[in-house]
Amino acid sequence: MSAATPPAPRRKRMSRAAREQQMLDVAEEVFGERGYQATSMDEIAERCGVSKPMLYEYFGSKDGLLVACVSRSKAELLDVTQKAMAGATDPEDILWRGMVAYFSFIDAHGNSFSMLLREPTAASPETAEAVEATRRQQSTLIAGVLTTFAPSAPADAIEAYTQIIMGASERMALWLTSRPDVSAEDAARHMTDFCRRGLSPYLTPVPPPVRAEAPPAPR
Amino acid sequence: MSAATPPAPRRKRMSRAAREQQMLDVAEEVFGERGYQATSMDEIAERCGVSKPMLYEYFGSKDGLLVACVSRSKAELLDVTQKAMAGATDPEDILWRGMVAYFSFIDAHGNSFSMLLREPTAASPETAEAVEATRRQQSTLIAGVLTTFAPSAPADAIEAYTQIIMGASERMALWLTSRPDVSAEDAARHMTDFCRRGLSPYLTPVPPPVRAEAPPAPR
DNA sequence: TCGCGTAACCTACTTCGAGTAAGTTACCTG
DNA sequence: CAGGTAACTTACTCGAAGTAGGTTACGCGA
Repeated sequence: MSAATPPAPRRKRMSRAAREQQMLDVAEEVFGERGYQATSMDEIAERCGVSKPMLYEYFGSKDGLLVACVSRSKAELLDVTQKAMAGATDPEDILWRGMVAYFSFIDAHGNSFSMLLREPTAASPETAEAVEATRRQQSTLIAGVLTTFAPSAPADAIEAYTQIIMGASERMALWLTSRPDVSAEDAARHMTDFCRRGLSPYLTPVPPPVRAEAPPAPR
Repeated sequence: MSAATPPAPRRKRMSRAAREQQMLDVAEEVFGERGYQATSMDEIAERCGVSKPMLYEYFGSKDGLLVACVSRSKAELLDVTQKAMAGATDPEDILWRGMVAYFSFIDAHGNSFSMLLREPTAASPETAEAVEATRRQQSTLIAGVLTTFAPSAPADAIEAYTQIIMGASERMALWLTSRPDVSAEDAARHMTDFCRRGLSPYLTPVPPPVRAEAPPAPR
């Protein structure tokens, strides 16, 4: 009767919260490896050591699972960038800190996150909309920063620049993951340089802080 | 029900080339309406007045059809922007013309194109790669322009700024389609303003050339 | 005008994965 | 230790991707 160890190592039961987190971890990994389309719910379930209906019990659908993954990652990303910017006071510093935090996060998460950056659109329109909503949080953050530091800019310019910065950041993130020789700081520096100048006419004439040197000023 | 047309309107046979174009037209439309995932090959086939195996005969797979759609649109877009920039001589003008052409194209194509902008990642990694390849053409164009007008910029900056401009453009395009009150020129103006300043330290201090009009402007 | 080759086209299937119904087991608590 | 419930399973349905193999219309030379 007592087999040594059953071929299927006995999986413990887990609390709902714990299982959900594990499922999100696994899903993020598998989506990252295979892409959304090519990933089957059966595979995720198997890697969790659980059967498919559990996934549906907790996330409702494949799209739901994807949205949950993206939401979690985006929330984490938002949190990290927000915290990073908290200490800064002048526009340039805030830009720099935010960018470094953003690209470091991406860099650390390998391509699983960059996959999530692109996959969202894979699913139904409602799913895409749900993902856009999380993106909107990020853009709200950026727009807030812009409004604070560039109060003279007209509303439509603020909005447009917010979009520009978001799009540029996402593409830079993708570029970063495809270029192992480029560091997160490199990416952040390019973004900061470009954006600072782009925004220059609107930035509040910052009282010259004790700048040891102008590091990014080439030429 | 229209009395004029018989319930089963006799469909003419068409040459392969003609049918392919029609299929691409229909596919672009349906993908634009429903999104990639929610579109079935049967529906596309039906709207073409043809049965499903024909689609597979000509495009191999659903992914293949999507790639063909995107490739065609991107090629058209590339062509339009390239032609628009041909007449310009100084950086600012080239930027402006390129942007106006780009956003006008998007604007004119409604959301069918903006869908294509986001859908590509929907499918398998190879499909995403194929789409990235068409994107690379566009980035090659931009990088070429940057190299010409900002020869003093280091190679990595050129590459980074290319990504920034592409990402920013795509996101602006998406924003544009969601904001009916914003015109293509508005979008182009914001992009041009931002990018000109962003690139300013590298732009050749070109003395305004007394170029009257662009002679080779092909229209 | 009539064969006749080929390219356009179709019907009828297989396959595979998303999503579900209904039942079973292990844990916690009184 | 009963028994309630939350975690979990097996065994299905259903729909859409993709395919095998046959059928029909058109061009073209005799």
